[in-house]
Parts: sequence; structure tokens; C-alpha cells
Amino acid sequence: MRRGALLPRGFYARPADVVARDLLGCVVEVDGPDGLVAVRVVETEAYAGEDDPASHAWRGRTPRSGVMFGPPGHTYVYFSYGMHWALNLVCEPEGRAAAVLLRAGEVVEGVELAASRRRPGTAMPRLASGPANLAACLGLDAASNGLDVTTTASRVRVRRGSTTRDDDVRVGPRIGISRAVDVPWRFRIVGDAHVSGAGRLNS
DNA sequence: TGCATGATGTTCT
DNA sequence: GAACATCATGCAC
Repeated sequence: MRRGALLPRGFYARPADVVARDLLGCVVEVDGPDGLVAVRVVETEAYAGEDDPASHAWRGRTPRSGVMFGPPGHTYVYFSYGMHWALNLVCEPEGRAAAVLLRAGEVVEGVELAASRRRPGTAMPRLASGPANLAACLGLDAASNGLDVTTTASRVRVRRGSTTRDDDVRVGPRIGISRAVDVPWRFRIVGDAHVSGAGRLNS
């Protein structure tokens, strides 16, 4: 498979909502002990750090949210609800705590490996549909927090993928949060079967 | 087909 | 001690 170039750090050093939009169609790849899994991003959410009540960084820097205050182009992997991991990419220049949550994707490489990391019987459209599922497919955990995604030397990398036309991007309110619920910072590719909640809500 | 609910641990009040 | 950027299951309709 032909691969795009790694996204430069400057790509991430922009407002989170812009990065979230441009991340659609890009490919996240992760090396693991068992091989490589790559996912094409189809759904993202922007979190604008200290200005955003829904962000983990809203109340300032904490041990958990510390990575978000660091340089852009790094992973922010956090554990929530006692059982799920979620993958974010740090945005905006160092000192500004913004991030983009990767909500859903399509597994484009290492499908069998990704499936083996999920509950038996889970198959394609659902494989990486949802933040926790996406992280599970990629085999992410606490050891994957704070990694640089702009260098080939890293276990976790992000490549430029197919460009997504504005016509194919749908913007809507974020999901699964209780504050700032009406801020339209959720981006997804229209009609893509891999987005989260595809069967439940369709707005 | 769709909603309500339980599992489970880290973080912050 | 409560909240939480969730998911899968089970039961109702």
C-alpha cells in the first residue's frame, strides 16, 4: 500500500477545530509487538483546553492533562470510565492545552491483529467505531501517552491520507460530554459506515 | 430497533 | 465521595 508523508509538527500547531477538520482522512499507524495496525480517521472532536469546559485541561494543568500543555504533535492517551482508553493528539503551540480526540476510524492495515484485540466476533464497520474501540484496535495504553507522532522513529505516527472535500465533512455537537454540549466541534466524514453511533443517531 | 443500565478506576472536589 | 471525552449487554416494544 502506498503511504502518505508524515504530518509535520506545524500541522498540529493550529487551533484544535482546524486540526480536527484536517485530520479527517489521515492515517494513524501504531507499531506493536505483534505487528502494525493503521487506521484511517473518519471522526474527530476538538477540545480547546483552558477555554473549553469540556476539556480535561479546563481547570488548569494536572498530572493527567499535563501532556496537553506540551508541544503539539504528541499523543495524549487517557483512561476513563475505569475501562476504556482514548487517543488524542495535542494541538496548538506549547503552553496552550488543546487536543483532538480521535473518535472513529477505518482499519486499513493489520485488520486481523486489530480484531484480535477486540472482543471475539467484532468485525469491520464496528472495529474502530468509537474512541475506546479505536484505541483498543491500535493497542494503546498508558505506555503510549506523550509520544511524538511526527517522526518515523516513533511507535505511533500520523500520515497524510486522502484529502477530504468540505462537502463530505459534517460538523455537529460533541458527544458523551456534559459541559459545553452545544459547541459544534465534532467532525466526521458524511456517509462513512465507520463513524461511531452510526446505527443509533444520524444527524 | 432502541433505550436503560452495569462494569470499573483515575482524577478532582 | 462523585464525576467522567464509554461500551456492550439485556430487555422492552
